[in-house]
Amino acid sequence: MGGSGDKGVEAGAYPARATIRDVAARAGVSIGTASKALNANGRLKQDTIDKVIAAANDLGFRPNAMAQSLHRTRSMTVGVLTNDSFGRFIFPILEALEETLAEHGIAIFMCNATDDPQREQQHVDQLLGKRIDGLLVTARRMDRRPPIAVPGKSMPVIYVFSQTDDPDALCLLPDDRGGAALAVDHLIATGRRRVAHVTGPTEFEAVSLRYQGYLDALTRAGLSPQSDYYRSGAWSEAWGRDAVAQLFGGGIEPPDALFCGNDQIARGAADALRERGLAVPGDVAVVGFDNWDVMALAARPPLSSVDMNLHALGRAAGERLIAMIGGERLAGVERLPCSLVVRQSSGEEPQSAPAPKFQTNKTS
Amino acid sequence: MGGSGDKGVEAGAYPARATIRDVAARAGVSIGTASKALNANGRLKQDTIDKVIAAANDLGFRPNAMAQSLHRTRSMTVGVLTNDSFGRFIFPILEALEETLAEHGIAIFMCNATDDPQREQQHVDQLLGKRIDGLLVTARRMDRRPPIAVPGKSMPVIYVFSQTDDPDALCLLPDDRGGAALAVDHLIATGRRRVAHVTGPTEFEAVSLRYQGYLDALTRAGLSPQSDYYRSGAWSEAWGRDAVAQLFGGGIEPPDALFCGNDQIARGAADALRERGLAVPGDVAVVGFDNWDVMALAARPPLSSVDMNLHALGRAAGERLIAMIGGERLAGVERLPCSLVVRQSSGEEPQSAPAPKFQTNKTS
DNA sequence: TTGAAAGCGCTAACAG
DNA sequence: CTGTTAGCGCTTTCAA
Repeated sequence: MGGSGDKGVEAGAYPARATIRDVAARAGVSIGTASKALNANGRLKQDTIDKVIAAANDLGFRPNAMAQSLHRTRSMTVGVLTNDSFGRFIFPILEALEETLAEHGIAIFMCNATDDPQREQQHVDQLLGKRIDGLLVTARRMDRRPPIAVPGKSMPVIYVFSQTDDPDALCLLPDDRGGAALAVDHLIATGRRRVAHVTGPTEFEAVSLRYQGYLDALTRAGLSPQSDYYRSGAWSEAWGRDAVAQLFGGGIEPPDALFCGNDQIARGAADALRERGLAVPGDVAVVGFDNWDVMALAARPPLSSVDMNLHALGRAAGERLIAMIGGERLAGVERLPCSLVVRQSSGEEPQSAPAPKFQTNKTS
Repeated sequence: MGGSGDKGVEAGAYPARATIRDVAARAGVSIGTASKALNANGRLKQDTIDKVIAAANDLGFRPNAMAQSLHRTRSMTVGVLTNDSFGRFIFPILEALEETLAEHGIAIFMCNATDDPQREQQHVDQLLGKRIDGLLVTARRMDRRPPIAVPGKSMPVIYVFSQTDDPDALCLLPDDRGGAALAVDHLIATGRRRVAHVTGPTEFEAVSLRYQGYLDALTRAGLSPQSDYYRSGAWSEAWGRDAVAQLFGGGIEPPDALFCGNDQIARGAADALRERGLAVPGDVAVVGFDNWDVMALAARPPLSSVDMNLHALGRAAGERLIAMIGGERLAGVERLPCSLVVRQSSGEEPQSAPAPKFQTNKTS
């Protein structure tokens, strides 16, 4: 039971595969001819082409992508650097990104730096060694991160669900402000007048953006914001319950609607309201943010919520990256629209299909 | 603005980087010497080494990994093929896997096939073209999947959190049965005698394994299982609430403990018990499965739960894969131990630190 | 229509 | 101690 050291038994060789030389030999043609036949290049006799293809199939030939890349100076790979420990927001983004890039034959090197700058640098080094054609950086969203150091400035870098100060970089983000406004517009449109906003820690940029959106909608409706109705706390259900205690415990006029900074807060709030004997949405309407099914659907009643359309964000990131690899120069901050999914907590009829609305809002 | 097609502007070249030729030229030595200096190979005059390294730094030289691999016939990459849409169970596994492999300088190609066999095959083809040194397959756990078709049989393949019938393959799974027994042992040890098991759909192998573990523990304690106490339904909070209605609605002697198949069921159950005026854990103890913080910690009271140690599973997968790449032959089904995290729902003092226990249980 | 050869960037064996 | 060279597997001129 030897160690699994670097010099293992017959260690090292990746499964030996047929080379184009083998194919050529078996087909009885030259190596150049074989290449042409396989790449449908140049003019070859149909007979030769068939012969070569047959030989290739026989041998299970698959061209060595590294050798191809070496020649083409195009690796057909990109790096994805994540810092959110692959968190739940990142997943749908990655999924869509992978899907998009795969359609173009581009593979993804996945790296996780867990917020350790040194590991991050190591990963970037590795990726540069692999000659990735582009890099996508993703992170927890609290703060702007320092730009990745890529020498030469020629490699496309996109920050998605993450932001940096580098003016040359492209940052892709959900339109938090617009999404929040969408939610509050909806509450107002369904007759609510005293809308409170219960949200997360103020250090998050998303918190202030969503608050802005909340204010936007109130202003638009001619309602004056009331400072008692803005409550910042943790991103948790417990905070949602506490906030309800604060807002409905007397001392201030109770709101008739709650727009919450995320679904956990909204769920906690909905629970607390029910336990106080207040009906949702009868007495108080509740809207959350994230549209996280596990929370939004399990809540009683199911929560209306703002969806950040992370899948679309991931797809957009893939498309932008491909464009940049193709030579386009893109930079700045691009915010993609959120949508509102209406469920019972804000007055939808039970059992009816959700009717998402969209707001298109681009900032650069 | 033109399409982002394959023939973009100056498309294609990955950021041109200094080659070892450039380094050699700048250092005024031959290309072979430069290579030796950089790889600390052979015997060189210290002066030359310094000169070369300085030149390399000046030029920001980073060896082209594809060229190296081409020569070494070892790509230092592995593929990860997932089918669970990157689901929440897969994340911690991937994280640990990535960490483990990165320590060995191995990079990961991430692919998602979303249960489409055709896309899966495409991805495998791509990966074979990239000459990956190994492959890791992950999936939703309901059923055994058909083995991946890798020609030649020489490439290491590991199925993690996923199982296949191929007797030559290595499958890594959590020890569901042992984990369940751990939970029920704990309930019995803390004085419970009427332990019910509320779990998910019977099609899941995990459901029957956890049921086995439940029976194991009862038997060990000399308690006879009662068929009324076994309830299978959906993996949801709603089912947890329903099950409580069934178990405590009269007609059968109510249990004094609930071992639930996952944390969502457990949370629903805890909610329903509270709403019935039953104290948790005073009247009924509750233990969940998965130790999913979002559920377990947000529940009232916080849930005791079985942790599948997915991080350890991922790390094990990485280590096994490295061993196999090194030439070791591993096969069979390996089940890694779960652990129990005790919180208030099963009688832990409030605010005290959780005391995980471990069971080591390997099956092949 | 096909074959031969150069070269992508690197390493290692062999000369000098 | 250092330089030269063959070759990893492939594509692509350039000849034949």
